[in-house]
Amino acid sequence: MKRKTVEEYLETIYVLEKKEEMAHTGRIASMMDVKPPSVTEMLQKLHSEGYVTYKPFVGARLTSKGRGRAKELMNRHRVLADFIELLGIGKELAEVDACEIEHHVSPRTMEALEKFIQFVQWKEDIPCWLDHFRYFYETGDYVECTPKNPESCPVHGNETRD
Amino acid sequence: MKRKTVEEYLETIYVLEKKEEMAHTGRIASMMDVKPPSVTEMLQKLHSEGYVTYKPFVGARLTSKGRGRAKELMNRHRVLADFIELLGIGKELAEVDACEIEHHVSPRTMEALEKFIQFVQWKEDIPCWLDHFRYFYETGDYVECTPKNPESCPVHGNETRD
DNA sequence: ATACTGTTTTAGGCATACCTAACAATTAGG
DNA sequence: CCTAATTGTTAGGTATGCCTAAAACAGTAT
Repeated sequence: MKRKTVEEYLETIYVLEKKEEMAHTGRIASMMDVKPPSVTEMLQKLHSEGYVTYKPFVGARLTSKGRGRAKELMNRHRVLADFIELLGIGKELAEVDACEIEHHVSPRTMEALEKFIQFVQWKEDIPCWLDHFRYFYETGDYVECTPKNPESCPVHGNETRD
Repeated sequence: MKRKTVEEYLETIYVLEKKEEMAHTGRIASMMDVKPPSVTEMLQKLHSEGYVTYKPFVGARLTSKGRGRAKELMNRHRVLADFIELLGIGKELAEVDACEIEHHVSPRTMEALEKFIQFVQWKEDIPCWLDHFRYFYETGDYVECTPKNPESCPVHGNETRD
């Protein structure tokens, strides 16, 4: 398996804390597919850095500093996963992929991505061109759907959308 | 600074080899902003794994295996950097960002991204909606540019494009 | 040929995240 | 209350990539 970062631990703790009041070593370990000793070690580290309060044999909770950081990270994750889904990738893989890259994308690019998603979702329905992209992705065919021939568009047919 | 991966070394060697016939320790080190001993160590590793031929005090060259891998990686890099630029991020940051994430994106997502770029570049000119996205990115305003009111579009004005 | 200069490698260490095995605390049953 | 099962922690070790300082080599100049 792959190496986890401090950030991924924070996110996991965040999620767990919501469901179960406190994040326990074993739960973190199984969620992250890591052995308990690794978790203990990380918890000690996060504690010493002020991200969580940690009581041995009891569990950990995020401090406000830790919670803030975790929320930031969750947001990045959301934006990336949504974007990847938009490209036509299934939810599962989109989530995994978001996880892999979320800690590496620069803030400026994240911003642009977020705006892009907002832009795509501007119209209540999915924009015409995104349908065309998906059609292209599936079939490999570029098709026109301009003002001149809206009804002959193989993607949109007679819907006369847009 | 940040930790480099085996892959980044391969890419650097690939680039260097094109320009200078052979990749020398010092050149790799300065390009990657790493000290020479780290390079020597990595070169030994890459050699033992069959990615490069390495002669101490002389330099390294990619084997065909190494070259293949490097090309794959360069392609990923290209796709990602192009896409990020498409979002309106400057070339420099786009390159850096691509570098950071290229080793973490799944093949399926890479594929989708590649298709997306092809799709965007389908029309000789940048598509209308991408202009609209950039306008939105800059100003925060969503504007319509439908068949009904093409000439009143603040983005495209009277160009009557698309 | 020899000593000087610059590059490269070796030696010895650090940081980070991970693991297994052995030990300690907690909780649940009897 | 006290053992037994469960859960968690410590100890000791691995794998990667990075560094500094010191030794080894290659090329050049006298």
